[in-house]
Amino acid sequence: MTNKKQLQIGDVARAAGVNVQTIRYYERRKILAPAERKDSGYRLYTEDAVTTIRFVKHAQELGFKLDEIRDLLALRIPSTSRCKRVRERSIAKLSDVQGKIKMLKKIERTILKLIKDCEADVTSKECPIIRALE
Amino acid sequence: MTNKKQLQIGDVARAAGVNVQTIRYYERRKILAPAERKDSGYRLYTEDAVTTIRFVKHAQELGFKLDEIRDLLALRIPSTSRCKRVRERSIAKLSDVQGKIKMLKKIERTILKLIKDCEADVTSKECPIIRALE
DNA sequence: ATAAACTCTATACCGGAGTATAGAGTCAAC
DNA sequence: GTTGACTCTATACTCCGGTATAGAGTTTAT
Repeated sequence: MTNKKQLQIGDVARAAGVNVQTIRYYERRKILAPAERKDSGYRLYTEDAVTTIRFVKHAQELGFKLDEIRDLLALRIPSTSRCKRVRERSIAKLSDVQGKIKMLKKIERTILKLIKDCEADVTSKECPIIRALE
Repeated sequence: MTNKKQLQIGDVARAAGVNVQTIRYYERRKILAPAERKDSGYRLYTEDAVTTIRFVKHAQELGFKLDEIRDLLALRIPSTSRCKRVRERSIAKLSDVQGKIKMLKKIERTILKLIKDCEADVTSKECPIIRALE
């Protein structure tokens, strides 16, 4: 029972911090479902669109590309396919995500160590930041 | 006291799983320092180059772009600038990294919940995967 | 001493993810 | 009833991160 207020494309763009062409582009790329239209042909959205776009933007910062994000978003809808399928897809995506977390934590630990070493004023010849990831 | 074996660009490319043009491109983008050359002009590398390139590739999967990766790599070298500078830069990068971890964990939790709900055979109308990130 | 496999620079091209522009229609407000 | 801010489609352009190609030189193996 969320907001049913109708937004036009410009409102959505402003709220989500992207521009209108991007929203139309996302529609072409199947990131956003084709919007309702009024008689004039103007697209009509709800707040959900804003939420989705924000999600997309965050996911991109984490290195997901649009097609992967489409897959992530598809997890929302149990749709025609039954729970089993959703579960399978979810588990696949989950291990992507967990892999990324693992790599970021390695980087995090390395940077932390770097900072600590620096504090200890150890003039380490070999700062190990790279060795962190292979 | 790592390996001092000299590698040519093709060896590095093969070992790191990229192609040679990419390596030259990274040199232009200041990701890799200009390599030693033999008299012929052929570039000569050590294993370090392979390690660096692998790091770059992993960092890209995590959504860092080349210029950010250049910054991350720069943390290796206390260089001319003294520890204080390194420390500052490290701390800035650290919070980037921690922010990314936080977002990925939200996604992780959401997917986990999704899977659990699915197991419980709850025909939830509103799968909450998007709400996870704004 | 020649072929095969490598390297060099320079330049052009590609796919992903937008961003900008043109030309036309719509809507609200005066 | 016209002005200004919006929207529409279609098409072209941009930036990033490579990839491919051309034309020339080098190295190794026979």
